[in-house]
Amino acid sequence: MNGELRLYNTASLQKETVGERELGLYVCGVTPYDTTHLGHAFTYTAFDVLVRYLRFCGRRVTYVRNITDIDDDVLLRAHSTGVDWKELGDREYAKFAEDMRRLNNLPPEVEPRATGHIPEILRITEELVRSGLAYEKDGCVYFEVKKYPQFGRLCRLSYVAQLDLANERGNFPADPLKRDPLDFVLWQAKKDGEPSWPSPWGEGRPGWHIECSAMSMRYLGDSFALHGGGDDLIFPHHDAEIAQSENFTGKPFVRHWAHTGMVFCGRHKMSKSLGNMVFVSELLDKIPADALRLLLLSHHYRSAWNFEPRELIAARRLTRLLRERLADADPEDESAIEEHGAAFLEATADDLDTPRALLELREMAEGGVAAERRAARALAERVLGLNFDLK
RNA sequence: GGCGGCAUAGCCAAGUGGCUAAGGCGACGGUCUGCAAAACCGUUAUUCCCGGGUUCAAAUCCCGGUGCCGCCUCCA
Repeated sequence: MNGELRLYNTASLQKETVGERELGLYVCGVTPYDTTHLGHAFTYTAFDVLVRYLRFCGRRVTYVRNITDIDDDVLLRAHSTGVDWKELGDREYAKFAEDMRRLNNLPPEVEPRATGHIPEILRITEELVRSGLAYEKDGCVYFEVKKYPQFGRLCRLSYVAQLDLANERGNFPADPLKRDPLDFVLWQAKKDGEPSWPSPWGEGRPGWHIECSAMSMRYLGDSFALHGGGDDLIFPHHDAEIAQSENFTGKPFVRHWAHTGMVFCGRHKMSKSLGNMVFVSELLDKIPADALRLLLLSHHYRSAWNFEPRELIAARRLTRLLRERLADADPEDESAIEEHGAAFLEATADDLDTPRALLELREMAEGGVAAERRAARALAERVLGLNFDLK
């Protein structure tokens, strides 16, 4: 299999060929303090298909997806519910992992936790302080945005625009320790009751962004091919990662950025604060995992979409159709794929166009030729991750 | 204000210069059934937000306009 893949790159706003035979993929994972909703499932299923497709094409992919297990959200939730933060994180992560397993998403090679990489985090922070890009104040360390003119190049927001905006909205930082409202924290001093680790600046804990720089470079090297996540992470998270990493190594951090669109419910972005979430575990109790995957994959990974309950009906029907038509088709027939899989694979190779691929799949399944159905079965299992055996 | 995206039937949506504008949901008609549901068959856009332009030919390309949406230190 040739394995051409043209993937949209947020850094260039264009589809670009991903050509590496061996590559690293880092996807920003969850902060484990609440239940997995459909938006998480959409993002991680998209990257799951990306990984499956690349491997199907004979590429070697090292897939890393982190767990940000120390963070304001976790501590806040732990405090308000009276649960130990570590226990909360473990429990919520276990639920997330179970949802992913039921969805038939492959586990990443590495699922690093922020708390397991404090030495790496400190090393980067120290180096940034040493090189003058970060400064310490009262036990906190900040990245100084002004010292890095390229800051914000992924989101294409100019420094001035960001600053104007911040001032306009009276959104100036509550943090008097910052030299600039846009500076972001690398290390924060311990507050009462919070977990902490020793550092050159005293007891404290990592800031938000830094853990992803530390973990991605630890497992994939200073420069790697692909970095992904939801498009709500472009700014500030991914821009901050670039700033930290490139100033630490002096090398380009990531070649290709891939971002998934947001899932809405009732015309609003699905979010914890609005309470309009559709939970993966609840959906999986109602419909087969294959149906939920088909529902998710019927939307292109980059476009935002609104969840409509009636989509469940269509997804279930397609699932039934595929199962009936492909029940006894041999999924290991390579020649059938060669002969009949071209249109499907072409759609997948074109910026992971799963809606189009699904159309091709349906056509193959409905076709009268047995080899076509074998190709459909093989591609559905191996590229789309459908599991015809699950209930 | 900056950046990005989208406008195609009741709804979701494919389409990236040329056969009769995919498909799905819904609706309606039919077959089946004691009735209903399910399943299956059929019908459902002379037209692609508006105005210009390019072309033998545009939903598709160009210019202008209008409308909607997302992000902008909680966020997949």
